[in-house]
Amino acid sequence: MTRVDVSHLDTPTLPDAADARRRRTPEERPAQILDAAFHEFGERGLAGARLDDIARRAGVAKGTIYLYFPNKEALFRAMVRATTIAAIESAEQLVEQEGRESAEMQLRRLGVGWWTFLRSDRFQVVQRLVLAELHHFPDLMQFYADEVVARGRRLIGAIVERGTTRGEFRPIVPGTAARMLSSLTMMQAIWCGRRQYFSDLALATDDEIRDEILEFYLSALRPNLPVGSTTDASRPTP
Amino acid sequence: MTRVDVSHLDTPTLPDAADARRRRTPEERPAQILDAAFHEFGERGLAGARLDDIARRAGVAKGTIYLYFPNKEALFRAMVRATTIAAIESAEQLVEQEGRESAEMQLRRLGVGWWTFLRSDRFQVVQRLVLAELHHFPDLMQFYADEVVARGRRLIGAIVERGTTRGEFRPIVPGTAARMLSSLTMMQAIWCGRRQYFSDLALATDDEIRDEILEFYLSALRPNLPVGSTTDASRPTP
DNA sequence: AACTAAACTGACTGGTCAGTCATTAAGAAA
DNA sequence: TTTCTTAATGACTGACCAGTCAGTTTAGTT
Repeated sequence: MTRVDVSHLDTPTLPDAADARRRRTPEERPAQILDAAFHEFGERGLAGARLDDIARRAGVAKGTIYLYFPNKEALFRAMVRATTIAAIESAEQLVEQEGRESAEMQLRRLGVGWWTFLRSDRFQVVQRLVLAELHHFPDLMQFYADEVVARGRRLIGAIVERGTTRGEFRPIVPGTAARMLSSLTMMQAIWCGRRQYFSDLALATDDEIRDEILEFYLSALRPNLPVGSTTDASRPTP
Repeated sequence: MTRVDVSHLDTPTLPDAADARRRRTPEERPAQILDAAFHEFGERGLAGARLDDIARRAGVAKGTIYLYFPNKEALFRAMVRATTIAAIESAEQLVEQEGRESAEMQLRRLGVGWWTFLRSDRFQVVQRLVLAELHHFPDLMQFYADEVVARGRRLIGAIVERGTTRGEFRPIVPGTAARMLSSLTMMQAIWCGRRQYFSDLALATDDEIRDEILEFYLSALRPNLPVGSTTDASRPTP
């Protein structure tokens, strides 16, 4: 059975320039299919989604899917990887840091970008799939843990460490501090995606919740005895 | 078609004393079936679980399930409600509060019980189902939001408020403070359930992580200027 | 012991859906 | 124009599984 190479599909948004194979329509069937898969799997889960629906959404016959992916599970896996990678890339653009700022300022900037990422459709779907289905796909789970959770924590941890050495923040294990911020933001981002069910969240805007989290977090990091601190005047009143 | 009343199944652990109907084996078929359903749905999700497997696990023929539940979806719904209720009840026993303690002490005690609850199998499964499947069951989602999330937050909020008026804690909106603690604990409890994938969590014990969270949280609540505070000597060194 | 009512069983059915493959269509090359 | 290669199609198949129901078992009643 002849079947095209699919190993490059991890980043389906990049058209495969080296491949001069002929194709009838647009140019990137795999990306079309993965996008449709994203929506259907995201809505119904692995077992619940139907390949007929994915095909229809992609504007393609069911058989075409099997030219690019050996089976449903492989399509699911490719979709998770592709979506995760796309999400990371979009996140990276959002968290660009300025060179010489206070750690607090860096944290605020990171917080804003990270929050925007967490509230994006892409992340919300990935998150749901991770918690719901990646049980059965340890390699994908590890991939997500390394590339999303651990990566995010490294960014935060580095800033916290710098803040500690600068005397802005109290002494704290950077990894722990990072875990605290990521759990605060991730969980509340998930809840915000289910706003309707939580009366208190329904009233607040996304940005207000994000700022509440940041202020709360910073108040836990600031030294309890603000004697010789450097950038202490910037603290807002709660 | 005659079919027994199922409306009382929300709390399947309580045998129905009023009902003197004859049954062959133990006495509580519904609870058997719901327990099997908990395991199968918890592992595979609504679409992925098979009624044959649930029946086999319950030690019952498939037809028997249909004597107690009209269809698969109804069984799923009953299972979610029953599990949630059972989880709440077990949680309530864990968070009994002493009358006259400092707010900090109350918070620590609540934190220990709440954490034990969050790390239980029951909660972990409910949590997964909520995030994965309750999309399609708004009423169950609301039930969970009210009875688990909001209820937990009310408990926390009341303690925080007392701590603020006693001068132990800095001024903070109780609802917000409660949301912070519940997001910290819930997210990290979920991660602990996936220990293997997170190198930093793999090293620590459950209790250590719980204590890290509590210390971090308390440090965010304590007044920044510890002038006339009452119970300040108890703060441990990080 | 005979009867009855209700609990229980599991083979069966019909619909659904992942995966297949013979056929068609679209270029490219000659 | 004809030929050749390969992308694409969608009707088809076979496995699977939710839901059914005619028959069986149990236990209470007379």
